[in-house]
Amino acid sequence: MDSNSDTSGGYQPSRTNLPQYSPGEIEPKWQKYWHDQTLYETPDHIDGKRNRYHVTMLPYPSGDLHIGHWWAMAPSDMLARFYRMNGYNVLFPMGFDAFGLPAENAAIQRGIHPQDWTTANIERMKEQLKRMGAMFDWSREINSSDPQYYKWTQWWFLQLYKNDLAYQSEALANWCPKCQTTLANEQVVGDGACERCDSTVSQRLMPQWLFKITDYAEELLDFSDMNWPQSVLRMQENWIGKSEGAEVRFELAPQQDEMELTVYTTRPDTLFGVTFMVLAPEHPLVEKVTTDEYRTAVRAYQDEASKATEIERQSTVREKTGVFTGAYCVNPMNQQKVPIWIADYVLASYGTGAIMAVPAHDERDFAFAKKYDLPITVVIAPPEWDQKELDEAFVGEGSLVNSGVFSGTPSKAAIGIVTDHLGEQGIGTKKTQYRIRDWLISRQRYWGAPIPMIHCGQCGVVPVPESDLPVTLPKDVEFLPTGQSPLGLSQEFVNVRCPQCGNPAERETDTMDTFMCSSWYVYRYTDPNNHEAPVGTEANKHWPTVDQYTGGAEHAVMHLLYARFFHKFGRDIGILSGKEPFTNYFAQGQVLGTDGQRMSKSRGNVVAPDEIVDRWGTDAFRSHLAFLGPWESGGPYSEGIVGVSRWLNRIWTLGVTGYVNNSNSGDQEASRIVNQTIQKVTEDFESKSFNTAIAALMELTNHLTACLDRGDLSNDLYEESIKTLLRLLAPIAPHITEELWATKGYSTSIHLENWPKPDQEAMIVDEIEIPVQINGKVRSKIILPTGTTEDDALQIAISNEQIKQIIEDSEVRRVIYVENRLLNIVI
RNA sequence: GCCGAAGUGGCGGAAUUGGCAGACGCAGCGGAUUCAAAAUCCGCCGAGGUAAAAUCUCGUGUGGGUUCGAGUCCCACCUUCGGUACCA
Repeated sequence: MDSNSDTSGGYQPSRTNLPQYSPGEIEPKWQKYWHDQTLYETPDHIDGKRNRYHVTMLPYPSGDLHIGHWWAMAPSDMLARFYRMNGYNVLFPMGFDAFGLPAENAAIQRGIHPQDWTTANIERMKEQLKRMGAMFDWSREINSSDPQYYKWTQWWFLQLYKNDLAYQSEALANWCPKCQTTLANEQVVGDGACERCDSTVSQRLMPQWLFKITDYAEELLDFSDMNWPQSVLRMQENWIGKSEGAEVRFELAPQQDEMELTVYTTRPDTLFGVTFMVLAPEHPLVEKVTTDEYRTAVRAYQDEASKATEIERQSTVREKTGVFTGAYCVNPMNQQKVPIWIADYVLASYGTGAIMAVPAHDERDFAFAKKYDLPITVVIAPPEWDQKELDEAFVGEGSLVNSGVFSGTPSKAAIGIVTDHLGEQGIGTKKTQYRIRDWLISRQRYWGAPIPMIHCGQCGVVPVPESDLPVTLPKDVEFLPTGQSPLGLSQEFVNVRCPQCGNPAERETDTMDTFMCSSWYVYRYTDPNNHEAPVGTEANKHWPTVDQYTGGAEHAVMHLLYARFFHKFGRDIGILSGKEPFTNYFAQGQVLGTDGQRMSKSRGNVVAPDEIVDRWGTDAFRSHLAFLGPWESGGPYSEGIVGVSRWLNRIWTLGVTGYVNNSNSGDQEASRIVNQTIQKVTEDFESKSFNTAIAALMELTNHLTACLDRGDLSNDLYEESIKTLLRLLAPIAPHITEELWATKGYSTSIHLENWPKPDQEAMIVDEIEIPVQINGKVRSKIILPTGTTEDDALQIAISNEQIKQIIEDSEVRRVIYVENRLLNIVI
């Protein structure tokens, strides 16, 4: 077979006329060809094609592409390629989230500047990424540490500031002692650990910049039109933590001017059961209400509490402690005088930092009341309550008792009724509370985008004019982490004229959280060279939203929430369109070591992708990853790459071996299998079930291999079948398919081909074997023409020897027949 | 504690959503080829039972239930993995 006959149609590397499949030779060759042909550069618009925007989360340039990157990116690439072959103009870009601590840490260890380290890493990782053979459009690459990029990150900051969504506040902030910087709440994970280095986070009081993400809390809870994993939506919902309740004001006793105690409660129905009040130790009112008699004890307790770590304070197993302040207030419902305590189980940062304690109906208050011998008044009757003391708090629903005019009301209804009453009496209001806090973005580190603000002795805090952006990160700075912002050490950087009054002023020296960079990068890809705006209106019109976003769920309440916030803000200031940044988001699982443990150098279970590519080739590695199991589950990496490697070799054999036709007897069956495979693989791509798509392709390969041996297909059908197999495989293994496609005589890339469409006619079978069950157990099998009626099927079944024997004289009581599926006879 | 996901051969995993459990592959075993090995190809491969077999029995974490029929649906429980945790 001379397949080099058709080489017309321009530049094309000659096919490697190898008898053996040699990925090491063909893969670099085609990668170069694709690059030279700019095959993967995506224009904003192609006539007759719809745009589709796919993004996989951009990597941090650590300098080494690990298996997790492959696991995340290779299937994303398969998906993008699939949609491209299905007639879409698919944009699938790549970039680097290049600011961040590892660059500084590495720089400190090795004496290289973070910028040089980052640049070198990006170079190296790009080479590694290119070996993946993905359809990344490198012409749109972004690097968040590039001044032309972070200029716009700073621009976003200024817009947020202008719209009163960025503010500076001196409050307790999460402090990581190892990273020597503050962190956002979202970056404190598990038992109060730093998301990045796992160190125990403490609290520090310092001036910090925050974004009012809380203004968008309600809208961020609207998940409609978002096709995201339920688990991630639940995490965001829990993180935002909306609760409905009431704020209630308690007068002090004796009454004091302009002083009252406001609490937040979700259970206004239990107001009559309040027997004491609890303030957080840090509550500002503590100083004012504490009586002289109790001052020493209160001070001591406050000291103790401030020393305890956040983890200690938040431990639910820890016994509750607190002290009495000597003060009282009045329950506005029944005028009862109730003591005011302080206790560290009440958090200063949630609600009003003060609670009304209803020990009968709250577990925490109950434990506290028991310990300090405070009264417990039942106001919601538990079912079959015997009027006796409770052994534990009753938190369920019931009827109100001991509640004045409200007694007898069901508790659920009482929540609304009592809240209305509070409003009428002017002692309280309905209140919605959120758990989410504002996003703290200041970082006391070097390698980040400088916050574009200026502190002027006369004008106060002044934003850098947009025309002065970017505020460039000085290169020559001592960046050893000291807890002080390194930028403060550079006089050249710090000293500036106030843009308003022109007097000497100082620049803000903190840098921005790197999550800011990644909150808007998907828009920059769509317009990477725009010098007037982060993204132009025209570009945004073409690519308004990411149609398919993929990446790890570990970013559920960090990146994925911040990006939604940015999008909604961008929409509100009119530069973005669409409701959500990522309409479809898919979270792949995590690959583990072969031992089922997280991969880590210390465990010695790290799998190095480069070595696998060297030995088996990119196509085999991509196929193996896709074949391992469901993408969303992840799981242990298996060594069995030899399986898919053998398979690709069989496909190679199919592609390069001359076919000798003996008969056409296998045509009908082969045609059916080919078309069924098209259907199956198409469905599997749509549902991202790459593992089963590969299984189907393997079955087709096995069948065609048998046909090649037997020679029982017509020449045309054999050739068509191979070409179909190649196109179905192209998104998974782009190189071998490209090579074999060229072997078939094509001078244009297989990746420009259309996805095969199944021929429904060819899939029709005339006969089908179905199981015959007696009382639900398979006893025999019969072959029926497709579409056989129940009566005919039953006739055939009972004339079957096996079935006849079992039924004998028994009465057939019922027949269940599922056409083309099964026959069940109940006797 | 609460929320979520999942438990299927020696292993990774399939199962058209209530219809032949174990597709596809790894490992293993047997054979062909080879001086030999690698590679390749063919066959077997849940457990029990049997000389061997069958259209026999059992079998999808455990125990119940619904159904002609359950890996799939319902109830209770066990285990594992994620998330979250005094949020009033």
